Amino acid sequence: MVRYAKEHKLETRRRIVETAGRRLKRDGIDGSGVATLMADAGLTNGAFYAHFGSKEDLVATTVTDQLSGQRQQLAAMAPGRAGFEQIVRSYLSPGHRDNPGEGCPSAALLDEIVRCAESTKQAYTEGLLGIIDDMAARLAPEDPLSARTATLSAYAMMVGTMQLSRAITDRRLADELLEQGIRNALAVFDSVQRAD
Amino acid sequence: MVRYAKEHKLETRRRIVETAGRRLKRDGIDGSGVATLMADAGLTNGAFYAHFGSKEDLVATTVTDQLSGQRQQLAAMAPGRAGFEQIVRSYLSPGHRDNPGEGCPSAALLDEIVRCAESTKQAYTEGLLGIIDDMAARLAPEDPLSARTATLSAYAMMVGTMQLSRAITDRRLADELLEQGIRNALAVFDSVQRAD
DNA sequence: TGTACATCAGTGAACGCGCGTTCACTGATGTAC
DNA sequence: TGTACATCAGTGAACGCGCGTTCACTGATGTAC
Repeated sequence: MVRYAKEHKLETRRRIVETAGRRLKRDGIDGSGVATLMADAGLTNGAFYAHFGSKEDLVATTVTDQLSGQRQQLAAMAPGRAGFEQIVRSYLSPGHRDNPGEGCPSAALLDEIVRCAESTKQAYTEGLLGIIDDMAARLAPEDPLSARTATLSAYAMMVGTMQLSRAITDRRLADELLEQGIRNALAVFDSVQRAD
Repeated sequence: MVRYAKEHKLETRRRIVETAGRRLKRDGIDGSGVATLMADAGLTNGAFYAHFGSKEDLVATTVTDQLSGQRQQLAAMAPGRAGFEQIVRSYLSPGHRDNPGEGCPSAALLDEIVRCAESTKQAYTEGLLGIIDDMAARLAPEDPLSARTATLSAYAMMVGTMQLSRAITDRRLADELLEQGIRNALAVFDSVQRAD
């Protein structure tokens, strides 16, 4: 005797994870309490544990979900240098800087993730490598493995640039930093292409 | 009628800030409670407010202190490419990665600082620019202003690389990322020198 | 078509705990005489 | 040299609060007959 369509609970879970994505990236992990987070999702605190074993469990799930979202977003890029440049410009944009809640999970959460449980770091690593391998395959289709480290390094550079640009109170300097970051990222692309 | 030497209280304050530096970098801002932090410094919680107006006040003070420490450390570098390479290799080393408490405050705290009060971000910005201007003056003595953005960008890259290297559970990949980061940083140095 | 019922997603009060902060106090200090 | 004293750095209990988590419950659901 099934009471609800089986999709019902999954849909609620999906809504919690989506809401958590925004909240965690905006307010941080420690800054996002279970009760207010559930309220954001239109539920009460008690329902949380019908969906997740613990807050840490939600964090790991959300990290995975966010990185998979970022992966899909990057997968939509056009091939070649033009596509890469488009991604870089969109990533290192003032719009991204000013809206962490809608942006890159790495830029928003990386050093909080470092302090999380091993399982969460594992989830992060797997999600990250999904993105990196995807991009490496697009940047150097004939030898993605050798492009992997270069791609990872470019990702690290973009993440650090975004974080620093968010921390700096001097708006003009923050803008300049983003522009310099774009130039550096394109230089990395060219060096990867040259290495082929 | 002076009860204690005037240095006494300042010395205690200095000890708190030094202890806080290690604690904040290791456990994060939200992960470092006032009571345990004071216990680390050999004091009880109540004494805290004889030295600081609030936890936020301590955080801003500690951030400033940490960045000034990093600045002094970098100021000790030998001139030229060799000195720069030494700094980069020391920064992007497994030792630094595995000991956040003794390392770079930016790598450990950057995205928590982004969510702090404006005054803390201001303290961070000022401390950071002290470092950047110092380094830019050493990298391009005849035109430090034009090297400023490039230096800031290189710093961002190193910070992002360190964070990512700490988050990745695959040790081998984390090591490779550090090495790639060293190569990229040296490439930035060479491009700054070429631009002179 | 109407009613009794089993299911189970979600409710909301309560738990112990550690947080940042306050405050009445203690007791070691160096001075005054 | 010895004693009374003012200072004030530091103590430690207490505050209200929000945290993550638990649990007895409610009530909408679709089914069975």
